[in-house]
Amino acid sequence: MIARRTDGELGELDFEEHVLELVRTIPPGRVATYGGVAAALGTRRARSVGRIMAHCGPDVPWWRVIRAGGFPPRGLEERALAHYATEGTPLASRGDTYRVNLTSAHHRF
DNA sequence: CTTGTGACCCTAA
DNA sequence: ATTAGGGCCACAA
Repeated sequence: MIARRTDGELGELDFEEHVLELVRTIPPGRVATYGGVAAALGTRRARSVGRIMAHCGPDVPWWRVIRAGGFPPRGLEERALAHYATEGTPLASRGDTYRVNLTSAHHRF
């Protein structure tokens, strides 16, 4: 059971727990968006999800959480790409950049 | 206390 | 395609 505040909102620690739990349910080869994870938890806290991904442990598949347009997190394009390659995540390459094909790879919670 | 900063999102020009 | 402006909010300075 996860504790809640008296005001009904999730405490920061619980929010983080939920985010990590949710992200771990995303199957290989599929992705979710920061906003999508936030929305699945009933909030618009996309930034908070990003912040949590930035500090999460090695047991969390952070590369399966991407930006709304299908782009991987800024600055981690190469590292994410390695994972997409091994997982067979559908990509659309455009010269020096690429994006995940959300139409086919987007995971709905 | 106030500001600036993010692995962000949305809509409207 | 790009910019602008608002939302969102923990955290560091």
